[in-house]
Amino acid sequence: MLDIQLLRSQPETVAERLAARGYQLDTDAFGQLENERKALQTRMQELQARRNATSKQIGEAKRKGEDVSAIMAEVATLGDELKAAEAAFEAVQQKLEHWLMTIPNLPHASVPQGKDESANVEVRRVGVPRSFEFEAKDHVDVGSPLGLDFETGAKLSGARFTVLRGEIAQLHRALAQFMLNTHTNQHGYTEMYTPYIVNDSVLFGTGQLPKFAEDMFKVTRGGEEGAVDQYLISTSEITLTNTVRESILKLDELPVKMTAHSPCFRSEAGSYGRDTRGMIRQHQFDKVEMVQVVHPEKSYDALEEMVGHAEAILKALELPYRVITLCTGDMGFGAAKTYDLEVWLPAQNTYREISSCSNCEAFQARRMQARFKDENGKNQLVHTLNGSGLAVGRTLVAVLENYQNADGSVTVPTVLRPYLGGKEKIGG
RNA sequence: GGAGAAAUGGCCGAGUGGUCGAAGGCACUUCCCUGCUAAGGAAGCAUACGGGCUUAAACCUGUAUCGAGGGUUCGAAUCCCUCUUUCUCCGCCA
Repeated sequence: MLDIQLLRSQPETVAERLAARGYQLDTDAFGQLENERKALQTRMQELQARRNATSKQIGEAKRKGEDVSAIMAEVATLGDELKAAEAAFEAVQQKLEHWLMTIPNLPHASVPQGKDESANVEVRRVGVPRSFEFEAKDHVDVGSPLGLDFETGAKLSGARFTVLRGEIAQLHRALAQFMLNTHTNQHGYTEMYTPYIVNDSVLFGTGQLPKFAEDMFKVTRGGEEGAVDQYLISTSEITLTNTVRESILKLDELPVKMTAHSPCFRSEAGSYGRDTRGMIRQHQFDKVEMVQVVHPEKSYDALEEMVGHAEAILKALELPYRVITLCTGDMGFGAAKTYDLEVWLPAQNTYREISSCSNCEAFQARRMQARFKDENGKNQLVHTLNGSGLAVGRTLVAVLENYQNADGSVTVPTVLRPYLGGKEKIGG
């Protein structure tokens, strides 16, 4: 959510910056709504003030034993008037609020301008794609004989669900373990375990709602239709970030650094036909997530640091990758700046997204009312960052493809061997 | 799932219809006094939003907030209803 003060004081500047990301801000509609709000609020508050004053008078008169019927008659109609005024104000306020909730974050000045992914800027490439002395297979062909089972997944749950069996399931688990251990032992994150089902209010906090309900899986309790709306998390960014919602942190509690391994559930509405082969795009996948809650002045340093943390995993796994800065038009709803990490997939002969690290500045904090007491004892909104470190399913894909051997086996990356009882390769 | 109890400011804790944004204590901040491994005194000390003033802040002023939402009333922390959460006991379960 944007700062409404900023919107009020410089609507044109805000509109310009939003235009850079392809969002058209209707400043006229906002101005009109604001005027309406102001008028209604003033009227409501006047009536409230009158009510409070008279009520006080009645109290005093009664205590002195005076007759109050005259004053009572005077305020007889006040109640209805007030109720109407309050309702009118409430309605505008809600309209304003809802509208505000649908506006994306302002891009940071350092973000390249552009309207889609073609304008993203590559920052660096790390590692050299291996040259194969045989024709590289994709992860489906490599993995299927080793226990990557799409048919059973589909039988159980439909398309975009996968069953992992045996060594490949172990490799998948090893990846998650390795990531989690690295972030906790070397990068200073606290390991967390959080709910996979959340109330809709937390989704407003991180920005999935109200705009992106169609990307989520909604759940119902048995026999209990229609109570509170609950959803399966699409990333543990949701739960990790919302741990600080509606709280006022102490200065020395910052930065809060959290990591969690969780499944992520995405309906993938609107991506029919894309990445239908293999486990690149699934309704359910695992991810190790990093979240930082930081002092506003430190958030951009934290973003660079976090990208480094994600890169450390790819480096340790010796997977070639590149880092790109998303342009204004390609960023997610709540992000002010985003770096994507893309891993090399030999069979596709291209780099594919495996991590996304964003600084949301105060956008989520404002929605969540997450604040800290600053140096002067004032409450200030925190900045929040999130990044994948990494998407486990896609990392598995990358390992299968990059580490495949001619005989059909897959070499286990050195750092993962301890997690697999020292095994040097699987299959073959 | 059944029965009962509770939810007040950073913390503890008073407050069952009127002058309560809320006594008192602790913590914290500033000042004063004294001076020694500390004590005493004074004042201040919630958040959000609106309006005024302002470059801005400070400040002034109004409104809302005592778990959440609704209701009764001229007036609700206080009465009524619903919900949430916590605790205790029983049942069930991983």
